Amino acid sequence: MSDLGLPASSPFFIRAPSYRGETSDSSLFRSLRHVSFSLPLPSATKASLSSPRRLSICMDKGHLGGGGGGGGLLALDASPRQLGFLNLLSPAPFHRSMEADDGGGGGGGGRGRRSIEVDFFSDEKKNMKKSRASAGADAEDHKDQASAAGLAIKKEDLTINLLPGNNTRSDRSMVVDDDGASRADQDRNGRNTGELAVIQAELSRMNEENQRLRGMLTQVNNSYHALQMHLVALMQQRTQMPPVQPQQPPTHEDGKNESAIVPRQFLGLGPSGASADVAEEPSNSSTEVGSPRRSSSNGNEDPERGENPDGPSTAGWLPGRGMSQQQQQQLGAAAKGHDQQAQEATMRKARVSVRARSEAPIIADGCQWRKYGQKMAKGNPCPRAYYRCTMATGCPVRKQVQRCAEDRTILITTYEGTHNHPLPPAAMAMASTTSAAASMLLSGSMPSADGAGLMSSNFLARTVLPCSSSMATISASAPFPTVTLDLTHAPPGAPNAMPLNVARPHAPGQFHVPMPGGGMAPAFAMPPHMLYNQSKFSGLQMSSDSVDAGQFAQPRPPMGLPGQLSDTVSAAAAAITADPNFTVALAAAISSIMAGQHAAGNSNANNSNNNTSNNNVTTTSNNTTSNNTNSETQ
DNA sequence: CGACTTTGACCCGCGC
DNA sequence: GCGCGGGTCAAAGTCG
Repeated sequence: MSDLGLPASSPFFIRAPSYRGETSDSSLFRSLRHVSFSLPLPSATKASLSSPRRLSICMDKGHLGGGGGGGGLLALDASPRQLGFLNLLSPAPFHRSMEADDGGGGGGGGRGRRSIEVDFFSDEKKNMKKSRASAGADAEDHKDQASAAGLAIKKEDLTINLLPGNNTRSDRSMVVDDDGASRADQDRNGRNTGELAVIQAELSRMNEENQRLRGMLTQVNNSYHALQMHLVALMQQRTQMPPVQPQQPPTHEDGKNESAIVPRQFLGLGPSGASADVAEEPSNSSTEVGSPRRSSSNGNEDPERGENPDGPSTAGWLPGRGMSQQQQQQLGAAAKGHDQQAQEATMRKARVSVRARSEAPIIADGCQWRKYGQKMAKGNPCPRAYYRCTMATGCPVRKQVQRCAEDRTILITTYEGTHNHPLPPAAMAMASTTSAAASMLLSGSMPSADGAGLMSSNFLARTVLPCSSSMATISASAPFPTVTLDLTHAPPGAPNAMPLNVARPHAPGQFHVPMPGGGMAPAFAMPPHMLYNQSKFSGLQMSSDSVDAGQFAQPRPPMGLPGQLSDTVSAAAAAITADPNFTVALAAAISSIMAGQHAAGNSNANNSNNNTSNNNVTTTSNNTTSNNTNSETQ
């Protein structure tokens, strides 16, 4: 007798024993008939079960006995519905079954159901013994137990349904005649006691397997919670960084219309703390992440930098050229350790790169940029252009634009730094997305002495990008940890790559991509699978052939990890991609882009110049200038 | 006239 | 130490 303690919902899964050597699954069901359940179902459920429904047993054909593995998983469903058992995403059967859905209630309710895996065998063995001892009363016993549990299931409704599949001939629905089957089973038991011993052994083995799976489940849960806590800690660490206090009052030259601008958004990459404008408000995302900003040769490019020559500890500047090695060492000694410093330095170097197909020279990201240089990069016939954000004086954000050498239609835009000024919604879209991407990168790229950072980098690379692994490459030669948002690869289901709408002199202000459905979707509202990680700390190569495409549900585990952890990775992938922070960032990007598009549609016709935002906004004096080829004004 | 782009020169880190 | 390459500066030119 198995008191399962099931909640008030219908389906539960039963691990059935595997029957190696059995040529037919019918014996499995014969043995199943000896299983009886005591279900403490609420009255409502009892009532529903008392109604003439069919008690369906659905079998995961992938786990049917004889498959050379563990026992099969059976789904017992007291509803006329077919279980969606095979359609669940999680790759692990035990994980599927633990995906409880609280939405449902009562039998037959379509809203949801709780799927609970039942450790079936310990009690089943008892039942088997009992049934053997009193085979003649088997049917009655079965009925009595079901009745005692409130399962007043009519005998003629006790139907066993198998999911359609390619299993043996018994893998189909059949109606069990309790009495007749019991007699036949009694005869069989009398003849084949040896077979029963084998079955008992199998049951015992499966019991052990259940115990092991439970242990694994516990481990998975623990790992997940540990990861979650780690992410939370990282987020808090960044957000709780004391805001930098500049030595001079902040400038407000671009603040005249701040009320019309959405809250400040950051790329989350730059040393925003170095800017005086940051003091306008406590930066909620002023991170230690950023660029390896060099000190200008003349030092007047960003005047605020000179005000804090030893800014590293406060302004987040990377101790670089402007600081001698000795000074750096002193700083490192003053700090808690080289690890921390190296970690921070690495984080400051984080970049976010966007790959998009574009015939236009640059993509429209909502910000206004000024070109300040161009170089011929080695290994690429296309020149690399350097842009600086001009939406606010002293904004440290820069970007590099270069066409891909292999595919000239691909435009690679690399962002670096943190905006120190309010951003229009259109720019916020990119900022939010890149910030989320950078956060993911930084969460996984922080090295640690125990190598956890190395692992987590790959871990995140796969969890964040579970189904883009085919385009995931980790470039150990990358000068900086870089998250690449690849818009050139079509997402699963999309027929073509997503072309990125670009800023064109005649039609600026759009930042969206056409979708197959005919609607327009934000270009940067890409799912997380479009990221790929180039963290140099990832170390492990994630070559395109090492991973499978389109395995959102089953990302491979990081290399070097036991295969058992694939489920852990999968669970974490789902958890992280469902992380509110990430989704909120993407949602912000989507909403802002959509808003921008709406305004763009109204303004593009008669306004091919000007504002970085299509909605309203507020521009600094810089924004009112011409919109040349490189000016991404919208 | 102001802001922008262009482009050669310069600075600096890094590898040899 | 030297050369290479990435990144930046700034003068000159362009444009509205």
